[in-house]
Amino acid sequence: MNMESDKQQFRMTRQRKVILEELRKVTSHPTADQVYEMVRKRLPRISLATVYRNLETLSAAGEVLKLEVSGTQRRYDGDTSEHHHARCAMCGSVIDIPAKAFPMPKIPSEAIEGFDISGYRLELTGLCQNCRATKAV
Amino acid sequence: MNMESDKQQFRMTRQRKVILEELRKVTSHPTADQVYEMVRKRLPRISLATVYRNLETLSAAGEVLKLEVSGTQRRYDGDTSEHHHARCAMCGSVIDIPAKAFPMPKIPSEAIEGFDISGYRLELTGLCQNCRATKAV
DNA sequence: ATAGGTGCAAAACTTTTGCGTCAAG
DNA sequence: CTTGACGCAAAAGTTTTGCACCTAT
Repeated sequence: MNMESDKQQFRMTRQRKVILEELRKVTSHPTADQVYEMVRKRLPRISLATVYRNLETLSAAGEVLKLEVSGTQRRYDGDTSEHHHARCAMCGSVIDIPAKAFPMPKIPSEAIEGFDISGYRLELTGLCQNCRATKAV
Repeated sequence: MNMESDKQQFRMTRQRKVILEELRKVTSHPTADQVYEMVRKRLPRISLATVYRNLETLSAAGEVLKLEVSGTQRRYDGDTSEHHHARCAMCGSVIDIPAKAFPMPKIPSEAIEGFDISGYRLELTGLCQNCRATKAV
């Protein structure tokens, strides 16, 4: 009996491997489409559907994170360590904040109506350095 | 010169009013489509496009919140007071946590790379009471 | 052999836009 | 009269699915 069998099984195909590698390589929280473009440089014949399917598989396996951020387009994160996000209201970019900069808060249990908390993420909103510079435009 | 002119101007039309009222009425963080269904009971001829346009207008005016939560479908919140969200990983429902249960954290400035923080929101993940009960299924 | 993966194309779903008309100031 | 808003339909954008073929067990 294996405890911790959250992670589902899958074969590490060439496509899967490249997607994971590319996603681990960046800190930019790309959308599926952006991952597609990145991966396409190495596997020109890969299809967008495969990227979607594999991002799904990898996130189900806990290898990547599907971010619950952003408006219309989903973003993925190759860094599964605990961390938070700051999102720029202007350009939509997301930067990471290491979890140790900010430890798990204590939430009074009466505030959460029987909710069983498994994870937390702090979502900061504001303007990134770059957009702050060009704000005057 | 008026400081605090974030809020844009608009006419409070019948449609707008009903959308706002319905959104204020619930705590369920409905999607545009759900708002449409709610509003349609009172204004059967309203179009989905109008709902989208008005949710956009109202959120630009700060009357409602566009949530940065959830995967594919955007959710809206009629409660603009400071509060956090706990999202159920199973059913996707979102419950509110009053901000006073959890004050604004102090983030070390070196962790945020020149980011100018205007807002923060804590996003908890877990299982809601209801899904916890039916988890065994 | 078989189970899972892939590419392609089509479908489904969500959100936005163009346009002619309407309503309020 | 002018401006903003509406309804409708079409378009655009994002994600999922069906299917035939492939490829590692």
